[in-house]
Amino acid sequence: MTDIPALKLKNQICHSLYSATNALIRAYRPLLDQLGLTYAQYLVMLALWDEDKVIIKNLVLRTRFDAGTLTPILKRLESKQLLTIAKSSNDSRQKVIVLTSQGKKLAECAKKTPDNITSQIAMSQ
Amino acid sequence: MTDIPALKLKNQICHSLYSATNALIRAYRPLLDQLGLTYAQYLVMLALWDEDKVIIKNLVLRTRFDAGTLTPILKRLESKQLLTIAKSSNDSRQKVIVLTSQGKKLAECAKKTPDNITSQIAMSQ
DNA sequence: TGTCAATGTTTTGCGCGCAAAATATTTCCA
DNA sequence: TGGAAATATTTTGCGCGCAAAACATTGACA
Repeated sequence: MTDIPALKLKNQICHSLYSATNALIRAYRPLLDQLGLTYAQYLVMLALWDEDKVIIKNLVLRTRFDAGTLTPILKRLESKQLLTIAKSSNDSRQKVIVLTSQGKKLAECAKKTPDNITSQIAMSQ
Repeated sequence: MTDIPALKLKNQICHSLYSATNALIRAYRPLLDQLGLTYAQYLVMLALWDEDKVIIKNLVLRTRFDAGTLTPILKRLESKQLLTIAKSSNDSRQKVIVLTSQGKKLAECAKKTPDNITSQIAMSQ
């Protein structure tokens, strides 16, 4: 076809990064299914296990998720009883995210997940 | 919060890969807008510029896209007049993807894209 | 004090990403 | 030859990912 080197080699880098990420998410899926979480929800929970009682803006910075993406994710985690979303008393524009006891407890189950992944990846490539 | 090392360090690797990929897609967006393509559509076109007149299964292998993802992407590229989708005469289960002249011509415009990205990335981190 | 800009969050709309089920066609083989 | 298994593609349903617009609340300052 079109033998333009720039359209062949260079872009394999972006393609590789892209498919590696998708492969990683697929590898996590069966393990996260046991926790009842999606990959994105898991990343949010990781951030909250590090530190909760934070406003959404804080999570946007730490997770690098878009605010418009985060809102529905937080709602789903709330409906799973893992956290609560409440207006801040200082500034009612802000909303404070607090883990429930159930949300904290899930960290114990999640503890096993990373190791399982490591061995899976070693196996697949 | 929960001071479980496995839930802190290790997962930063998966988070980093995840956000790096998303950042790359965001970096491509303004350049691909000029071509009228999304990132995924661009990856498919790259594969086709390499070799077209192929069946979808071939594209699934080369792009590593899921077949269920590829079908609607190909339809959108068809509606942009960049390619045609036709039943194979040998085996009518298969569909053959062929670039239109417009689709081939787009490779010339795309030629400039990778270099622009490289300089953008160098700038951002 | 009113009003206008800034800040924090949600909504809308579109395009993936993918598992699972559905559909269509071909192959295999009893 | 008939019919089950295999193969290729599409459909369905749900959850992101993100730009842009909408909304709510606060701060600034004339």
